[in-house]
Amino acid sequence: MLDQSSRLLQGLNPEQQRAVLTTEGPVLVVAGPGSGKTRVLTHRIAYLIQEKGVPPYQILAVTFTNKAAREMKERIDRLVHGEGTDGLVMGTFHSFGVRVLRQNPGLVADKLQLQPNFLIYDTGDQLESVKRAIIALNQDPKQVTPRRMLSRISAAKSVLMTPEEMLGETQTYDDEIAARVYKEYEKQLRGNNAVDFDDLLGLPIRLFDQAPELLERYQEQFRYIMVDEYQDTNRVQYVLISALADYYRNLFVVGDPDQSIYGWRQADIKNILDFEKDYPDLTQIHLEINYRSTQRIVQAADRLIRDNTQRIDRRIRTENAEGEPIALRELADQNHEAQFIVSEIRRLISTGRFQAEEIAIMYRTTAQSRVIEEAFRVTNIPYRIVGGLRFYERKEVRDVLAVLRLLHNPADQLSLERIIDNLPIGRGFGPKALEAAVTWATLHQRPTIDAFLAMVPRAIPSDLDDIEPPTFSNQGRAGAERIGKVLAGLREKQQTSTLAELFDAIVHDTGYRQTFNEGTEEDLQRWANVSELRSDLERYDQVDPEVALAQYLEQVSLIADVDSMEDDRGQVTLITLHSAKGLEYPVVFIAGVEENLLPIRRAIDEEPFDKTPMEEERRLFYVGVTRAEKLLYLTYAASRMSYGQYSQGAPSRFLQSIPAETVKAVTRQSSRTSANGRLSGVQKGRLAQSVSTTYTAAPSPSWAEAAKASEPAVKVELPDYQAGMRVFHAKFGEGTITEALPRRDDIEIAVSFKLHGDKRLMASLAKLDIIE
DNA sequence: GAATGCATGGTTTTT
DNA sequence: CCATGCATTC
Repeated sequence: MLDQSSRLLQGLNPEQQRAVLTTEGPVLVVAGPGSGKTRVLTHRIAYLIQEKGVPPYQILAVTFTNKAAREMKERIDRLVHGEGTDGLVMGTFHSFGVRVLRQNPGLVADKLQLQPNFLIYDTGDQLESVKRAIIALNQDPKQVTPRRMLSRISAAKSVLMTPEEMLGETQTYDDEIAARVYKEYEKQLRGNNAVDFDDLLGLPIRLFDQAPELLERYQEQFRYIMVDEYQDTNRVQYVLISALADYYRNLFVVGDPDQSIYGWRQADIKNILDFEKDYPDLTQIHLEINYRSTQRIVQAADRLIRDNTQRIDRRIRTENAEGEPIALRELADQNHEAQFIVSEIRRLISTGRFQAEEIAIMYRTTAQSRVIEEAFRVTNIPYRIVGGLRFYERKEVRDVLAVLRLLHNPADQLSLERIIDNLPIGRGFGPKALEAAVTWATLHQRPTIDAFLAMVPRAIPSDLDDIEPPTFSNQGRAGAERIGKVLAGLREKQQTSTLAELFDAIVHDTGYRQTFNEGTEEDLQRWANVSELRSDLERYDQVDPEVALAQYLEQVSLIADVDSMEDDRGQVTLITLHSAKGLEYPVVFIAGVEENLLPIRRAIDEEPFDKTPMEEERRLFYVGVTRAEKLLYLTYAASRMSYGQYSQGAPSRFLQSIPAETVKAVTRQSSRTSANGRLSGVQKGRLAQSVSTTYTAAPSPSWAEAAKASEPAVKVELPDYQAGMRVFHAKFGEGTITEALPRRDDIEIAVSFKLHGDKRLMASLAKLDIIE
């Protein structure tokens, strides 16, 4: 029954072929790491186009990053050679959401009250807006922190919950504050003609609700829909995609529950289970053969992940060579760790065995990259850092962007205030004067920018002519006139110049350029960053001036770090474990495989109440391990500087899962003296001498010791929990028990919480009250 | 209204 | 340790 003749099936195993050929109906592919899922996706799309004659515009493929989309498109182009992939819709959920909103400006204005020039607020803008919302509600941003509120708002949005619905479900005072902040935040966003990341998914759904004929149009267009990294989709994404697929039902999703690492962003593995429920007629395909890594790496990864309890029992295997043992290395502190990694890399490169671009260093927190970078700096090995302080989040870049954004969307008060606060033209124009401007704007129902524009003579008549300009104090008026004049000038320039010329005018007329004249190293770097913006903008000179700015700003909002990762030859990659998802390297170093780092401290703290975060940490480590093709190094430090203080570290509990026969461990035996197997305190300054190492064949017994220490010590009398009972948890609120498993001295309980989803808890620690 | 100095607390991870 | 935010001072 299989069409074996197709060139597109060559080199694929039977299961992969089945995934390519099952073009009709719902398909769920569970694909282990390195099992060739990208291959399947690209071949499948090529097959649809070439063999089945499907026009590319009828295909929608959603990927996790724009980079993945770009690469996949290139591969498909090569596969269909010349046939053309024009019209193929490929990108992230967010870019698809924007696309829908941008393609229907009339409906968006009519149904969502959003003007076509709306901006996409990034995390920084969001935090600022949330902070303002908190202040507007007379709350103290120090107690009600913007960060926490934003994450609650985002969580609500990712299950399509409106502020009103949230207000209706409040259980605590804090819930109520959160709901009210959410409402005020939304008001601000709409007032500034702006949307946030979550809106890019939620608003299209609301639009489809209010304009069903629009949804029908998309449903008819997208005859084949594919979703990659399905395990990391959240509720809104699922709703969006299943709405689109509802007509043809040709929905093909690929994912690996074991690689779900975005739970904190509301990604929900339940989407996989729901998929089976919503499409009972689905075809399920399992890809379990790993083509990427050596046997030792695959074996270690398999054992590692099997210690998670919240998972479907699966196994990954490989027919690859056994390979070299995984190198496990204990170092005295983070500097030694970095030194070791860098000198090991130097060795790998100088022996000619590997090229720099075949090597990656991965870590849990971005902060870890700094020490490693320092170690690289004194070598001549080229490196690049993915993530960390993002380019577009640098203050000097945002300052200039604020002007561009304001010019594009005059309603954006946030950018206007940013300009006044940070650029020289705003000097002398303080809170008092701003208040006068805002009051005037509110009174006349105009954007605040008009308060400034009203202060300067106009060449062409405008509706501002009929309005009395705002009144300021003497100093305020001087400031307002200055600001108004510059902004009016830039607006004119915007009509007649290229973006690069507009950039020049901005940095000159606002006086921003002059602020970099100190000549310090730092100033030079900051100005270099600003200048990089200019070369960015130059690339838009060919674009239709009408839309160039809009396109540019959108690109800035949706770009991710990995997206701008160029395939530069000859550089070692430094990357977070999260960003490394989907990538692969011949040589991988994972640094900081320690308690409190991997797993992160927070997951350890939460573990007694909720094992979910800990299991996600383990998956994250699993993702890292499975990025490696040939060589894998795991390092940890006996002592690590954090918050300006050295503290003792312990090897990660996850290392206990890794079978001894796959590992060659190098421990600092000389520093392990205490009886309980913990690392002895190593004094600062004497570290260098203590690195004398001993080779041992097996992991140190200290790990087993450490594990024992985490057993609960106190015996507690427990209520008789049964499935079906309604319970209350201090943090998660109300829920229903779905499962109660007797454990030694305890009961493991699965609860489906109304607001926080499914959790597995230990009864002795969770303090669940039964609701009668 | 701006510059300086002190206190505070924060690091998970990102479209 | 660092960055940020606030208070004090001019």
